[in-house]
Amino acid sequence: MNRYPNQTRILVATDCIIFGFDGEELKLLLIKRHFEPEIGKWSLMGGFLKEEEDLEAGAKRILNDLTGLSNIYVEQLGAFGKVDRDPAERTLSVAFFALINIHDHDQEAVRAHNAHWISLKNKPALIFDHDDMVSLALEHLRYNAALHPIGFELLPEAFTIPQLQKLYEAIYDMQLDRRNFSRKILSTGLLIDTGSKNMSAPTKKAIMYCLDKEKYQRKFYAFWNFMPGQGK
Amino acid sequence: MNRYPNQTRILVATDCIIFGFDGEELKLLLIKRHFEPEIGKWSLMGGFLKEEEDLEAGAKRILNDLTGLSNIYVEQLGAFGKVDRDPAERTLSVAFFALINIHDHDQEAVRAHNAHWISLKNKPALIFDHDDMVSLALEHLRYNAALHPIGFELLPEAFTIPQLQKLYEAIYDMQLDRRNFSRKILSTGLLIDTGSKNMSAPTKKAIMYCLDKEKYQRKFYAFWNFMPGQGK
DNA sequence: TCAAAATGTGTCTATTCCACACAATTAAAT
DNA sequence: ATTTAATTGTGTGGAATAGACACATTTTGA
Repeated sequence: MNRYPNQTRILVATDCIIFGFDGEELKLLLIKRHFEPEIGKWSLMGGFLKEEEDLEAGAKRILNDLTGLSNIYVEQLGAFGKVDRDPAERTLSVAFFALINIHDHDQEAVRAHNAHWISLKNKPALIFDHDDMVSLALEHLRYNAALHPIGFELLPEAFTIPQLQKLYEAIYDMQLDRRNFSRKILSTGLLIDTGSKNMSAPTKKAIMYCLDKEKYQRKFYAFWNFMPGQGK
Repeated sequence: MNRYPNQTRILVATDCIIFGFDGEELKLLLIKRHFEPEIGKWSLMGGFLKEEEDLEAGAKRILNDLTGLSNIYVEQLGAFGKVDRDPAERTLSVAFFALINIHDHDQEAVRAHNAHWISLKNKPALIFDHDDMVSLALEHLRYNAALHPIGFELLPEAFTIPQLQKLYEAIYDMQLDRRNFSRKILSTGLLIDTGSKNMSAPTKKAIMYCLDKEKYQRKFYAFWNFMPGQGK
């Protein structure tokens, strides 16, 4: 029952752009390849899609292989389909964008894959079109972190406002006014005071908050001000 | 030189979600299939990717086939890769989002493909996962039309503010205050007065504007107000 | 007990949002 | 010619928000 006999079939892979945040800098989880092809060079974590595997399932399998985590925040970034993007054989790659808490993964699995957390500012050149994928992912992160709760996926469940501010400053590579940032964030009503404080701080202990995810979903379009009565 | 001997190769297709605007309603260009499989049912325009064809080039070829147009606004929407999305054989489809001026296409080519402009509100059920593609495309349109110049792709080069307002009202399915809309649009500085007026109107002739595309690019992030000093 | 570092909250001004009103233009009807 | 109906362009004022900036509080260590 092959209705499409004369068409070309090609390899389909997925590659994952994995962001983390160490409290100071935005980092990428990259592989120093100790296998062919392109052995010795840096690349994103990736793999081929299996015969009976959905696309998203393939991405989650690859992320689980590398990090040991199964509840990672993943979004599809898009398909990369240039004819010669892989010199060995035509391969269409669907890139996935993942955000993880950098302190919360299987270090042993990461070592086994020869993977390393590399600061975005020190990113080496990557194989194939992986540099393009990273550029697009960063753009996507900057574009969406201001509008949607995705930035919070890079932080622990509970966090302080100064930590959140440092994350935003890292994502957008710019300094923010502490007082205006705090007021603006709190005025959204999206943060819930957990009642505890950040005891690991050397000076004044900051209040720890968590995200009101349900409320964030309801406010999905609140940013957009062409339509009256939609905000806040 | 086949380095990936044991991997599955699958069919790759592209499907196009084509929006148009007739001055009143948002419409989709859909195919009533007069070919197998799923003959007689409605679907998006699509086709298989050729052996030596880039992904975006495949989408543009398919769009050109249907409309005769070659300078269409096209964006990749994403890959759809569920195992059983095509019951005949596994096919990964990359969906493309296209906006065209509804009065500006090759009517003969459209007829030859048995394609029809259907109002979004009367959209029939489509084959495979094409309904999901349309839903995602509409969400994408609503999400982006407020932030980027893509809405203008649905209008003629020159347009009036009331026409633009009707477009926004159709996209978001809501009524807008004429005076606030006009002031807000003009305050962006993105519209250029062409000097002429809409002579086909029955009453007062509205001023015709065109979009300052270069300025829009510079203001790409102007919508976003978490970072100070970025707006306007 | 004081200094240093970090956090929480407040104030003022300029700008923007938005509900709402009025004047001007055009063609058709009288 | 005048009126009428439909449509377009512009204005106003109060409420909310953005953004520059100041001060008080908490905590540790000298």
